[in-house]
Amino acid sequence: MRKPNARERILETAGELFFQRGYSEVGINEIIEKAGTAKASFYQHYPSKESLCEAWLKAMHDRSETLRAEILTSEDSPAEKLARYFGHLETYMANSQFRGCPYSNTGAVSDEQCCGIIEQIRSHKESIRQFFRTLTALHFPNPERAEELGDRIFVLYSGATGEAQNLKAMWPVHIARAAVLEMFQA
Amino acid sequence: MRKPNARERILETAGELFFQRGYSEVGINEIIEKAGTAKASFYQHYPSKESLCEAWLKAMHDRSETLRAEILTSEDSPAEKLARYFGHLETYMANSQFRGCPYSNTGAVSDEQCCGIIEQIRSHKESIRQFFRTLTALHFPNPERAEELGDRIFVLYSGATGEAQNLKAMWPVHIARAAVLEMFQA
Amino acid sequence: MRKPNARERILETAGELFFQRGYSEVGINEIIEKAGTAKASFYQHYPSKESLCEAWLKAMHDRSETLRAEILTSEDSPAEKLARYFGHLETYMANSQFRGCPYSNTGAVSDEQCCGIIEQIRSHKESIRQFFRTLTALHFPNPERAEELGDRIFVLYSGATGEAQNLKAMWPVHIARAAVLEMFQA
Amino acid sequence: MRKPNARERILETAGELFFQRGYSEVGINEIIEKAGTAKASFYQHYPSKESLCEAWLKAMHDRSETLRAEILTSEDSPAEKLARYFGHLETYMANSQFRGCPYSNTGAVSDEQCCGIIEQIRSHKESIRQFFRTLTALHFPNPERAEELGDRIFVLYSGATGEAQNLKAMWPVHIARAAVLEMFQA
DNA sequence: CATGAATGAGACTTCATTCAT
DNA sequence: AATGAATGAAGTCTCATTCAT
Repeated sequence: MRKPNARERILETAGELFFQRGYSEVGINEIIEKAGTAKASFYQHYPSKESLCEAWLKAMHDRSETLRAEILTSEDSPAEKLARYFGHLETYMANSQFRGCPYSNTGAVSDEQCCGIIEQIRSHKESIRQFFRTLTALHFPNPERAEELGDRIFVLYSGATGEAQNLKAMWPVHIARAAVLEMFQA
Repeated sequence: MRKPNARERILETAGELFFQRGYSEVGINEIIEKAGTAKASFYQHYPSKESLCEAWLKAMHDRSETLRAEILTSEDSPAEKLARYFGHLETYMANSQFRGCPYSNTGAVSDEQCCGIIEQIRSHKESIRQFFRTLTALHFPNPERAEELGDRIFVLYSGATGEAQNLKAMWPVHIARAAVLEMFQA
Repeated sequence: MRKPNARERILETAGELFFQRGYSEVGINEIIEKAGTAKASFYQHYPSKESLCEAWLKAMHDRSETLRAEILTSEDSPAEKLARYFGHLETYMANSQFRGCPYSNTGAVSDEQCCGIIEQIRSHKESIRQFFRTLTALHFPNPERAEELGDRIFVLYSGATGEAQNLKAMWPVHIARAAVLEMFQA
Repeated sequence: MRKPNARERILETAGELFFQRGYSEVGINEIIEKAGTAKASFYQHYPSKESLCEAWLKAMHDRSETLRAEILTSEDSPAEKLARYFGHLETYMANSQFRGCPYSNTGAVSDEQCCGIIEQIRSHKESIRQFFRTLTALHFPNPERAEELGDRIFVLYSGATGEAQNLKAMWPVHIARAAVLEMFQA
C-alpha cells in the first residue's frame, strides 16, 4: 500500500494531538500510529520530536498570519478590525474547548535548550504584538502612545486567552475586548 | 540510613523542580533523589505524583494569599496597593528568570482528568480575581464598573505574567502596570 | 480508640482476601488497611506474610475438620455421608463463585522454600484422603480395595473442585458425585 | 549490541519461568534479563505481560493438541490410548518435578479481568474433555453413558494432576489410571 | 524512500519488611 | 502491645531514538 505524503500526514496528525493534549503529553508512537507511518519514516522527515514541534508551530503561525493580513487589508476601521480579531478568539476558544494558546502552552514545558521552539514562540508573539501596534498606529496620532496601547492590547489579548483556558470561561475574552474597544472611544 | 521528615523534604524539593521545569518534565526519580528519600517513602506520604502536585499548588497558594492579605490590610491607597502587587510580580519574574505563573504552566499540561489540580488552579485564579475586585471596589463608586475593572486588571496581570515568560522580557509587566495605574488617574 | 483482637481481625480480613483473590494477589497493605491495624502491629503478631498464610490455612483446616467429624459421627450410611460431602462442595462452589480449593490455589504459587505452607497443604490433603478412606473402609470388606477406592474418591473430589473452578461450571462436581455413588451401588 | 529474534527468545524464556514458578511469581525484568533483551523490545512484541501469558498458553496448547492427535490416529484401542495418555502424564510429572497443570496453576492467580487468559484455560480444558469423550464414544455404545464416562476421566485426570502436584507424589496418577482402565474392563 | 525490530533510560507505582518511639 | 514513618528492591510499562534491510 503506497502511502504518499507521509510528511504531511505526520504533521497534520501531530498538530491535532499536540494541540489537544499538549506537546509533552503526546508521544511519537501515538503520532505515527494515527498517521499510519512507520517509526523510521518519521525520523526520515523529522530528525526529532522537537523539530516536528517546530514545524507544527511554524505551520500554525503561517495560517494565523494569513488571518491577520486579511484583517489588515480590509476596509474596516481599526476598532472594527480589533473587534473582529477578538471575535475570532471567542470562536476559537469555543471550538477548541478552551485549549488556549498553543505557543504559550508549548513554552510552558520547553526548557531553554529547545532553542528552535523558543524562537518560534517568540517570533509568533512578536508578530501578534506588531499587528496590534499597526492597528493602534492607524488611530492614535502620538506614535509612542500608539505603541504603548498596541502592547497593552497584546497583553490583554494574551491574558484573555490564558485565563479563558484556565477557567474554562469566556468572560476574560469579553473583558479584554471591552477594554480594547474603550480605548478607541475616548 | 534513616532520615526523618521525608514528607517536607519531598514537598520542598518537588516544589523547586516543578516550578523551574514544569510538572510534566520532572519525574519522581529525580524528586526523591534530590530529596534524599526512598521511593516508597514518597508514596507513603503522597498517593500519587498528582497529589504531590496538588499539595505543591496548595502550599504556594497559601503563601500568596498571605501576601495579598498583607497588602489589603496596609494603609496604602488602592492604586498604591496595586503598584506594590505589580512590583512583586516584577521582582518575582526577575528572580525566577521569567518562569511565569506555576498554575497556568501546570494547567497547560494537565488533562481534564486531573480534577484536583484543575480545581486548585481555578480557585487560585479566582482568588486573585477577587483580590483585584476588592481593590477596585474601594475606588470606583459604581459597583458594576468596579467589577469590570477588577476583572480587567486580572486579565492584564495574567497577560503580563504569561508574555513576560514567553518573551523573557519585563516590558509586559510594565505595560500592564501602567494600564492599571491609568485607570486610577482618570 | 482501642482496637483489641488485632490478631484475629488480621486473620479474618486476610482470610477473606486470600480466599477471594489468591495469596499472591493480596498485599500486606491492603490487609492491614481493611483490618484497621498498623503495619507494625501486623508484624508483631505474624513474623511474615507467609506465616499469616499458614495461620489462615490452619484455621480453615480446623473448620473443615469439624465438618468431616460431624459427618463421620452421623447415623448416615457411608454413601449418604459422601453424598452429603459432595453436597457441601456444591454449595461451597456456588457460594464462592467457583473459587476452588484454597490449598491448591495457594500451592500453585508457593515455591518449595515456603515449607510451612507446603506442609499445611499436604497435611490438609492427607486429612481429606483419610476421610474418604475411612468411609470406604466401612463399606468395602477388602481393605486394599477400600483404600484404593478411598483414594479414587479423593482424586475425583479434587478434580471436581479444580475443574469446576477452571470452567466456572458445576458439572464436574456432579460427574464426580455420580462416579462415587456408583461405586456403592455395584 | 543488537540481537534478533527477541520475540522467540522471550516466549521461550517466559515459558520456562512461568511454568516452573507460576505466572504471578515471574516478573518482566527477570524474563528480559534471562532472554537477553531490552525491556522495550519485550513490549514491541507483547503489549502486556498478560498477552505474553496468553501466547505461552496458546503455544503449549498447540503442542498438547499434537500429542492428542497422534494418540487418536494410532492403531491402539481406546483403553490403550488412555493408558498411553496417562503414561505421558506420569512422565511429565516426573520430569517437571510435579509442577502440575500450567493452565490450572495460571487460573488460580488470574482474576476475572484477564479474559484472554481465562478463555485460553477454558478452551484448553474443553479440548481435553473432548478428547476423552471421543475415546469413550469409541468403546461405549450408549452415547450418554460414553459422555458421562468421558467427563469422569477428565475429572480423574485433572484430580490426578493437581494432587500429584500438591503431594509431590505419583500415586494420584496411578489411582486415576487404574480407575480409567477399570471402566474398560467391566 | 520506506520499514519492522531492537534499544537504554526512565516513567509511575507497589512489594514485604523494619526502625524508632 | 501498638504505632507512623522509612526503606531497598522489584513491579509493569513508555519514552524518543537508531539499526539493518
